Amino acid sequence: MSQTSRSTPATLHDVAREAGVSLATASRSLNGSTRKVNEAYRQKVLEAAARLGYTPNLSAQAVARGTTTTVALLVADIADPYFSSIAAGVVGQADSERLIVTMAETDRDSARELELVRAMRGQRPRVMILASSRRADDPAADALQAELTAYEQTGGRVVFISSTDQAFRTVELENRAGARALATEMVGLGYRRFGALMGPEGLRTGEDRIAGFTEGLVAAGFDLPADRTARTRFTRDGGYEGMRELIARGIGDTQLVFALNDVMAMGAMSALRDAGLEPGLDVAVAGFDDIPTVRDVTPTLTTVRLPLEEVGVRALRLALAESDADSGSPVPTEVVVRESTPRLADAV
Amino acid sequence: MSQTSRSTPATLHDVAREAGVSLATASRSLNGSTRKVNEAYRQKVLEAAARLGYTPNLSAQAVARGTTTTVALLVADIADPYFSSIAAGVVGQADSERLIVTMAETDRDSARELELVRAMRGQRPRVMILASSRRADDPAADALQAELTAYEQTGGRVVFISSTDQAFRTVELENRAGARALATEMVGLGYRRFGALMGPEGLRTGEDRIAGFTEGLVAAGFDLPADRTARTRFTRDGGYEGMRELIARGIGDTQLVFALNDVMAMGAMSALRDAGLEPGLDVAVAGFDDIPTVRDVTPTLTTVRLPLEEVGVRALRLALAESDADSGSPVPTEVVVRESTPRLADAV
DNA sequence: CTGTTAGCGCCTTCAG
DNA sequence: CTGAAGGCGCTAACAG
Repeated sequence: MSQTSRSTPATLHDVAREAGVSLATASRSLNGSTRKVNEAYRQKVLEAAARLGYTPNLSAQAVARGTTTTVALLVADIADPYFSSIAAGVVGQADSERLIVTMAETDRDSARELELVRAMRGQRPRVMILASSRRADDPAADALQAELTAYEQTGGRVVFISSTDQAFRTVELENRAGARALATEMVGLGYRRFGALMGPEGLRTGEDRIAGFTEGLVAAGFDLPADRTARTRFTRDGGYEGMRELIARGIGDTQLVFALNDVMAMGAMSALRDAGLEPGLDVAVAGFDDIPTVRDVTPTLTTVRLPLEEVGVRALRLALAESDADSGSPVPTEVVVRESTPRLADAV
Repeated sequence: MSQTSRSTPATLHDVAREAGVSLATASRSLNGSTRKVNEAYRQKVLEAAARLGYTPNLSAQAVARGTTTTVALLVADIADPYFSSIAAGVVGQADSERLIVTMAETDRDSARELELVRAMRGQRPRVMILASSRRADDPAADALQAELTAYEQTGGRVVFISSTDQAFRTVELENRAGARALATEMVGLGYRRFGALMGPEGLRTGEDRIAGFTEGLVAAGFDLPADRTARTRFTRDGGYEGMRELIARGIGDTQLVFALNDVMAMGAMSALRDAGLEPGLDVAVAGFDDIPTVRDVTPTLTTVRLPLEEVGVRALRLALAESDADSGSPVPTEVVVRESTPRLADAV
């Protein structure tokens, strides 16, 4: 608003002049790592800098040093609690490592993701974290792989979240094992006839979870009939529509519907209710992720807990770690049984 | 993972050599705005760049051009749907303006916010968007103001979200008017005895909403008695605890509790339920923001709708606009009545 | 310990 | 239209 005349930010040069020392001394006092500078000079420089409101130009530092302090984060959908929680973890950890994070959104479009990776490469980030969705049949996969390999060869570090079988460091999420455990637990509660809300074909995370869930059922002697499943988007509305579809097709005697993530499960519960069915009572519902809000819906949602923020923290740590092997223990996963899947004697 | 020898990213110099042209020509072909370069040369350069996997070094460009393509975004809490929705808007808009966004989290701590602003200044961002919380009695306010003014004087543009009375561009949210309208509407539904979950003392957004709500009640001849209110944090758990406190103090014949945001309202509803009370039936609840999940809780939550993503979009647009006056129309706000506040005859 | 001097990678006048 | 050269803000040898 203020219409004061516009100037340029103070440069190190200005500070040096103001303090009556050389550029080098100013640089050393302000940003030099091993301080070997007369305390008196140092003070003068610090004061001059304060007086001038000097802030080192990070771009210039990056050019001169040949290295940045940036971490690039790619997510599918920022507003989705799954990704925003991971992002919170990354940003928090970055902060304590004095790193800056830049963020972009892929919308689960792998062509777009590839573009973004290329673009972000321009920032010469120290680290690139890909929390976007992997897919099995990705046509852009090779190009992405090439791009990322080139990036790593120039000193960058890439970390994937959730996906496997990539030639890069990965924070593995136990999508499959978690879903299998969930299935086992549900069978234990007395459920026998299952349905599921699946994601778009080929999207890894979703396929893994469904596969794990199926595995668990099969191990117990049950199955997941195709006519009790529906494919939709990964979103709340996807879940809503998917459930509507199941209902429209005749949900029949399905006892429990597994939605491959909590947001979908929540949409699904609303769809049930809107159709006059009581989630948990008429049809049980289970999700995956354990996002914060699932404790506040009615009935509270049974799900598989994933420590999302910690996943973000780990991703950055893993990226910064010296050795590849340092993936550490797998991210702990835990089935959390809540009201949406009562013991079968109680309901359903 | 790959143990290939590590090299450096291709530079413009490399591209020029590979293409057999001068640095200048390469620069002009690749990034020059007004392209006045022989098409044949241009092709050669483009090919060379592709062959080398060249990506312009943004830091170097920034230093040379004296301007970046960065927008810095400060939020209080990334994982909170309110902020993540705004962030999604900012990131989306930034993307279509070919800008990069860097993000940091203040935790609603104004000292921290000041630090972050200083730090972000080092990036020389074109724009700085502050969606963090303002407070009335902020001891760091002057310092922040000074820092931001200095930033604007060196060509930066700052935009606040939600707060007023700042000497900077602002995307005004009608916190007060929205809450007032909500109060009026609630009175219209037959409610007479109100309580509220307030935020930490001094936090602008919260105070404005409570003030507006009170205003609306008073205008209708009612009030918000202090003993029916509790102060807590802005979070879901804050809402839960606040409601617990109200209940512990004896919620008495309170008919409706206004929580100053949806996350708190959702926590509050859970607290009611955990205490054996039925939200909407025993005690009505209303929130503010209209975050996505409020449609999926039971009862669905009455609230004041704020187009959060659009707020983010507007913030960036406003920052980029030539003229100050271009704040455009105020962000539309709208009371959305849902099941958590049934017409009084129906319940309560 | 301090100052001088090359760069870092890129852009942009300025002559040709 | 092209190339040579200087400069952006900063760092990092290198001498002193």
